Amino acid sequence: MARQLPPTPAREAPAVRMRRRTHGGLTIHDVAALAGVSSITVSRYFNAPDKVSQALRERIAQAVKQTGYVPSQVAGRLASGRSRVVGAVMQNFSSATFADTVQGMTDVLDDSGLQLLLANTNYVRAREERVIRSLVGWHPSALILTRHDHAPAAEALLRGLRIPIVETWDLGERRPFHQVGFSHEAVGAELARHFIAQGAQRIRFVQSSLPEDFRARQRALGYSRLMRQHALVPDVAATQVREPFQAGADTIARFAEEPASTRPQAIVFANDDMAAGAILHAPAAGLQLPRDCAIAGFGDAPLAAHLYPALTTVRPGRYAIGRIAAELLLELLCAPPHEAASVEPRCIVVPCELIVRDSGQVWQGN
Amino acid sequence: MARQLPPTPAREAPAVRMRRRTHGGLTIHDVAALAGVSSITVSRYFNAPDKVSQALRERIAQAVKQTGYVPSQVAGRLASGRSRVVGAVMQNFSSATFADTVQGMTDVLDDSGLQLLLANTNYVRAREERVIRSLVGWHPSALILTRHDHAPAAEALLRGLRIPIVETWDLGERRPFHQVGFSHEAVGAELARHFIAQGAQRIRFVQSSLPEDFRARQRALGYSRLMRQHALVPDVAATQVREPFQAGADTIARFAEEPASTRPQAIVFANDDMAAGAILHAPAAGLQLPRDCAIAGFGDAPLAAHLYPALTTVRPGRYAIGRIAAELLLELLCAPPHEAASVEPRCIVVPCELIVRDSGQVWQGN
DNA sequence: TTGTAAGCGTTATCAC
DNA sequence: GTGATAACGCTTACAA
Repeated sequence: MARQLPPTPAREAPAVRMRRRTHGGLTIHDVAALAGVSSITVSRYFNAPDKVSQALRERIAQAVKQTGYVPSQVAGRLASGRSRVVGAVMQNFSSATFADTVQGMTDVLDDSGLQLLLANTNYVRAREERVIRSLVGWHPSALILTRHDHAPAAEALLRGLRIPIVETWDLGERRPFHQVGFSHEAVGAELARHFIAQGAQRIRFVQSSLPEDFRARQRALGYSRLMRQHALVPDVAATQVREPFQAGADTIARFAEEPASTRPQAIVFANDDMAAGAILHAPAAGLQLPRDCAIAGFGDAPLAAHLYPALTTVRPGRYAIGRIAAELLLELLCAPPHEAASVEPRCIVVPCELIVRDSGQVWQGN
Repeated sequence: MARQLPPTPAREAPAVRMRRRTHGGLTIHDVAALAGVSSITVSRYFNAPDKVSQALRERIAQAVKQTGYVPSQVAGRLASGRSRVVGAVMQNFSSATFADTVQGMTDVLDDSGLQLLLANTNYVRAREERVIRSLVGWHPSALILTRHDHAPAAEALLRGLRIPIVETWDLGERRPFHQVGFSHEAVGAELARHFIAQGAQRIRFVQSSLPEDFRARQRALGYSRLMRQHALVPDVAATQVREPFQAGADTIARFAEEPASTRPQAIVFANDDMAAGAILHAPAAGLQLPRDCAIAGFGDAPLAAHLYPALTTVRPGRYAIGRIAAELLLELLCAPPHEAASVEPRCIVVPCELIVRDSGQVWQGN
């Protein structure tokens, strides 16, 4: 083999390194060259236009339009350190509930030039950890979470971050992060109270069959607490059916077979879909609601008001939770760093509203 | 003033520039130092572990665990040029339709280490343009869109991108991008055919009041075409009510006041929620369905099967559309660049299924 | 298998 | 108000 080459002194032609293939796009330098200014001026044109003279602004605008240049978020974020990204970890995309919350967040964040990076865990805690880790790699300016019982490693990772973090939908106790939501336990209690106040004594809570529905379990606990406070016996029933409408239908069909003298006077369902299944199927089961049984749900689905009888339910601030969480973050991000860091975790209660409709009427006749 | 300092030659202390405040996090170098390797080895540990010896892998793993280091996506993406980000522009976050499609996309992309960047336009075309522009700044590896009638500037921007782009839900003709979806016009025709085949002659299409529901308008067109093909008179009615359940309820109430001899024998609603509103309200309007009027919807909402009568509808592949779009992109991203660039726009039809249930039965008595 | 050096495209810092 | 320069934290190209 020849091997004749490098006797050349280090300074000479360092072996023509291949230029890295760029992503093919235009850079700020191209625009700057075209406009006849330096690249930093173009940067200012985008980030602080008022620091650029009218004349240059126009020339740059022209060059941008002509080239179709779009600034690289990636490079900008790396250089500036501040990411302008807010990560949100949702438990489930396939539900209107979370969709509304996301809408609330984007409505606020979009107007502030913040990118929302969404991740989904499908209620799997182990996945939550992975997802948080991956979001953290984006150097988010803040994080929004939708539960507070994280895996230990995730919890440790979160506590180590020096960014604002909000946990939503639930209210955790003594959490080191901000909280925006409401007490599901209290909602369960309120629903029980609604029926107890009407004199009902046999009230059942029908649990969702989805093991991941940890918040419905909180509501069941609240229901049970209130029952016991009133010297009544909690009656939490489970269903085996996963599809909520079907679960409600099955529940009411089985209810119809119980002796009228001992069966519940009212049923609180874990959610509106189950309650709707019950109401829709009641006639076929030979029942007339609410005469034969009062019904309540949770969620205030659009359907709830259109059932016969219309469904008594609880309306959570789906949209408000997202919006308020985002606004809180925005406020914290605008605060001077030392203030933001030292701020006490806040707890913002987004109230639920009990929506009383016909289905919630306990039968008073005999 | 003293001003005694710089007689030192250029090499000395170049005016102590303040070190840029980092985002406070650890870098790959910290980990490398701790593990006693070079930073590139740590980089390989994350990106191509099999190129690192077992021994070093363990030392690095140790250092990573000890420090809690998380690689910076931002820096990595900038350096590598390939972003591993897929942008998706949705028209609407607050709907189950959106959620299922996104679920389909994430199920595929997550497994491939691709980040899905979601953006929402709320059906506003001008917003779509802004949103696309902002996504493009992330150098996405690919884009998923949910309409194909973009603003001219957005269209131009998209055509200039050298990345795979998929338009979903609709099938556009002669589009320069890939298509994954189905023909809404054909669905409208199929629903009309379903009733015509049963001998119905007076069939009405009740349009959504939402001006943004451009796909429902496509279905109405298909319905009208088929009506005319069968020498029947298209009857497309509009409703003023925005809330879909209420719109359906109003529609059926008004229908009840029309003379039985001339009113429609069947109604095709723009969506399932409207159809459900009609079915739920029918008894109150003194109607018995489907005897007095057959009903069909679109969407196959979970509720549809649980109505009395159960709703005849069309089931779009909500989840499948997201999944298939993502799989197509993945395939294109894996293909060698020259192939990917030259590939013809593909058109993948995700079939809809007509779900025949009781509500769709045209009354044959007299 | 491991390491060195040179960027990736932008912005912070300092100088004029 | 504008510009030169050096990072930002990582990965590519190339060498050993």
